[in-house]
Amino acid sequence: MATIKDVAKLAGVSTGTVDRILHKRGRFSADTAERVYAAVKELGYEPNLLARNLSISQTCRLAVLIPYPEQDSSYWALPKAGMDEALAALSPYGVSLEYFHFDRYDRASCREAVKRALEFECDGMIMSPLRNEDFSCLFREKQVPFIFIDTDIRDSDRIAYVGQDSRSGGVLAAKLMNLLAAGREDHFLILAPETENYHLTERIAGFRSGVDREAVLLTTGIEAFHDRGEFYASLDGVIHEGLGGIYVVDASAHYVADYLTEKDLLSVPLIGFDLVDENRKGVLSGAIDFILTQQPREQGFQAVRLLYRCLMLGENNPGDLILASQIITKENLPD
Amino acid sequence: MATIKDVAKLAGVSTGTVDRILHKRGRFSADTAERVYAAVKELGYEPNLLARNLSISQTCRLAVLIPYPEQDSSYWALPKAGMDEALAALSPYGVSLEYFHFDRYDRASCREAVKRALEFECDGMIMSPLRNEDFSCLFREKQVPFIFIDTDIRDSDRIAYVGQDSRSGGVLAAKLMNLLAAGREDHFLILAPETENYHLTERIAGFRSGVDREAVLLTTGIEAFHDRGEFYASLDGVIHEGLGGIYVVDASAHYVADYLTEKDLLSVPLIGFDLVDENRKGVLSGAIDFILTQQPREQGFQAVRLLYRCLMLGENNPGDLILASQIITKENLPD
DNA sequence: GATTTATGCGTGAACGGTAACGCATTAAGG
DNA sequence: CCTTAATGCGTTACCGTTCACGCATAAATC
Repeated sequence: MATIKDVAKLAGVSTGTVDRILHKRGRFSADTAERVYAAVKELGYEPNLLARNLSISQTCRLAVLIPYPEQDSSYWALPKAGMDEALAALSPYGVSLEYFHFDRYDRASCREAVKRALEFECDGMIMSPLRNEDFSCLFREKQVPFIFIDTDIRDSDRIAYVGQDSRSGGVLAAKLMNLLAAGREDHFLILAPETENYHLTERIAGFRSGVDREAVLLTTGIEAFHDRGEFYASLDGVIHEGLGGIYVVDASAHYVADYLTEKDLLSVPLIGFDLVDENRKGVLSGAIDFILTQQPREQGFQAVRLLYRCLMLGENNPGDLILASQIITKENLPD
Repeated sequence: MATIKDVAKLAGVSTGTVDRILHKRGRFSADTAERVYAAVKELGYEPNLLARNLSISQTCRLAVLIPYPEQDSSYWALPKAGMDEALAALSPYGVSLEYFHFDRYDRASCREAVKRALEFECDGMIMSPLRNEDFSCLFREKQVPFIFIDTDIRDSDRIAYVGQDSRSGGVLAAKLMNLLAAGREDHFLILAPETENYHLTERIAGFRSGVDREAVLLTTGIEAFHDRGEFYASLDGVIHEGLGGIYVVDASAHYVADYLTEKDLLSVPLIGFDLVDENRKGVLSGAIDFILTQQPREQGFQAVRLLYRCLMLGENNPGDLILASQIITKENLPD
């Protein structure tokens, strides 16, 4: 491996000059630059990243702006786990993460988190811009590279988006539902929370495009009720033994699983999203037939790696990363 | 972050002494050692890996011993791709891979590859010990740490195994097959190559334990025939319109997919393993309903990472890594 | 008591790259 | 012609660890 000294010797200059030329800083003449570039090319010189990072004592402070891990049935613990895993791998190389959590359903909390993130000095940022209106100031004012995770905003100058293909998730759910419901007569039921959300809309649209029968939408998530009993009551009218199947577009399939268990309706097919702990139990018990995941853990993992590569290794056009849907069922439930 | 200098200062010695004590080399007294350990503990000192690796110019040469990428319908290209990806991430830190490929169905080729690997100087080794008898000499003689991928041998002193849970893969296939065959009358057909193999046996056993009807085993892979026509002829007797479904336990489902396409039998359910290119085409065309994968790419990726962590970062009991089965179908086919 | 051997520890030069600093040389300005 | 500024480049001190070398001091030997 050629070092900067080899380049310097071949170009007939000192290492300092090579360094300045390669970083286009300070002063140098055009023809020495040319000699240096020629030497770099001839020797195939690649800077040693160990030495570089050691020398500049570069630390890569990343700010992460996502909801509280407990929110959405602890969904947000999953990308966080992935980020922590990536951190473990990269911390020897000076990467550190600082989390700024917020309550995604509370405007004040969002603004507060954004405010703190704005004040935090960092080299890069990973966030879920769940509320465009609250976050946009951040990625306009803050002069650091950032990438979006889970939710995208196209017309921002994010350097990348790591997320899911929610429509194909819906189509996949439809395929599985068709299979599960073979021999069942009645229509399908789609359960969705009231909150407007791109992914949920897409999951519904995808499902509708793929099913072999009518699908009735009920937009009342459990959050709309004070207690579980009230929620159960609302289901009484729409869920019955002959139903083709139930499709829950967010992470709250486990509530429905509990309902089906209590009412002895386990034969009704149930498909949900996101492998949070409660859903895992539902899958194990057999109340949930399939859980689709969009690899949130992997999203977190890749987001950190991507940003690290851009900041520390100088990669510049990473491209978006759309992770495929995964099918989880009792037989392939990971530990 | 505390450095070795801080430790030295607090312990009242020089950095050289700290270094010798922490590495238990050279000469030092018991009580200075104690002071140094106390200082390390108090400051929470962790050696800077950048500096360490730079200083010792450590390179981590890994030897990889797997079949030719093209074998088994190009199955082996998948773990290789994962390893190459991990390499890309780790090459800045001095990791290099050297592949030793062999023809897994040819004894001479195996021995030849093992011989070359034995001669190769490396710091660690990743291999698929597909033929215990040919490989055992290697992991007895060679004095480097090694990990097994894809296939395990328990009573070897491998530092880890990265692989699949093939039985649960079979059980999962059974579940999907039951769903696909709802409403179909006839029995299932299991297609397996003649070669004896732990994973294949397990996949069959798992499938048998999960299906809701009889499953007939036909042990003649396409390798047993001179040409495709001959293979097709052998299928003519056993595949027919009313068949419950076909389960191919290795990567050659695409051959069956071609057969079903040609004979206009696309309604017969077909499940296979491994997302090799040809199977991908079969899924896209609709001839293959489900492909199960055991994440071979991920296996390769993780194997390299694991070995790197053990060798360079001094992790010592990594534990085995059993990757879950994944379900691939037309709707979630990754790009 | 002088000489040898053993023991504990400090020193300093790497590893490869970075970046502040400052010395020559040349060009511009009076 | 002298001063001043601008330009190009070399020097040097790091970053945190490793490790060979060698200097003290103490212990063992005669």
